[in-house]
Amino acid sequence: MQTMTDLIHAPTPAEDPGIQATDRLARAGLRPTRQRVALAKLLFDGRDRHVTAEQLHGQASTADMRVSLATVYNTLHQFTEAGLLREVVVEAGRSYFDTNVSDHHHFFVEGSGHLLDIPGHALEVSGLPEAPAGTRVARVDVIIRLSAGG
Amino acid sequence: MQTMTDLIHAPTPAEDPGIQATDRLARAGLRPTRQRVALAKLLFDGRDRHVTAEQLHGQASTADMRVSLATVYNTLHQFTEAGLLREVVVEAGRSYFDTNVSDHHHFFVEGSGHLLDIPGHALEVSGLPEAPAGTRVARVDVIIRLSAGG
DNA sequence: TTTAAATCTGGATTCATTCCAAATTTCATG
DNA sequence: CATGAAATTTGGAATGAATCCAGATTTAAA
Repeated sequence: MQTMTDLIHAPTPAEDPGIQATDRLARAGLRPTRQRVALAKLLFDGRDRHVTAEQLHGQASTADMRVSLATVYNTLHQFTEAGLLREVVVEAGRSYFDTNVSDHHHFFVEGSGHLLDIPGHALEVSGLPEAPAGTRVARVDVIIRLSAGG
Repeated sequence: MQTMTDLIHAPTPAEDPGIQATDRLARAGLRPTRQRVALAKLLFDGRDRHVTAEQLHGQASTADMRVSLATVYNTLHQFTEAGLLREVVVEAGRSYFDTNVSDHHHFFVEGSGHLLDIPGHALEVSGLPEAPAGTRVARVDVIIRLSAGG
């Protein structure tokens, strides 16, 4: 149970974003290693993010967090398995990881390679066919491909 | 001009499916080279096919058609640009090419890597959001991801 | 502490795809 | 049917994302 003392002394996210990250890992059953905490802090900053492994590795380097590329890959996959991230495939040869794991779809800007969440729940798919025998629907992805030029 | 003699001697599609293939290439403005005709015959056999470059190259080899892998890649891209094929991306690191270029969507069986056209036009997407400023919708892809197990 | 298990790491490796420059083929023209 | 310029094909090298690996380090339970 949460006590008044907890409320007073518990650092707020603004004071120590590491708390959120560590907590998130704990709930997902992942050991809070230095690398995982660092990457979680970068990823779960409140915004909805869509990153590739290379991009995240670059951001970590810039922020002076020493993490190998192999670990970035491992971590992204572990986070995905734990339900903390969602993998989005829109381009051959490149995987994006989305910090928004709620039910939603995407815009993909061809050329720039930008991926955007489609806001709201207006978009709906109707008339879904039955899954072929021996299979079940794991997920329905809608990708609206955009090209430059109004 | 076509003469009676031509008509008598011209092989029908059943006799020589190369005719269809050559014709298709001509309409797309592509020179009917030996390799392109061979690949077109394999691809446009009446069925809806979903092939990777490696698969098509393998099929060509089996059929004793000598075509390099580089040419298979070139050809698949040229056919796609010409509107004869449609590229479908569902897995990072692998591109499928679909001989069905009409407006339709896909089932993707994770694990087996099988891609299936969704039959009919029952499936519809409603509530499409506006394209962000400076962009236009190039295509809307719906992918129903399936996993084994009813 | 101690220690087994989990994790991290650099570097090698894999795999799909693209690039390249030389060789071949196509096809319009003579 | 010859000729030549342009298009195409090709094997092999190069690229780039992602994975694998075995040794070094870190974690956390006892």
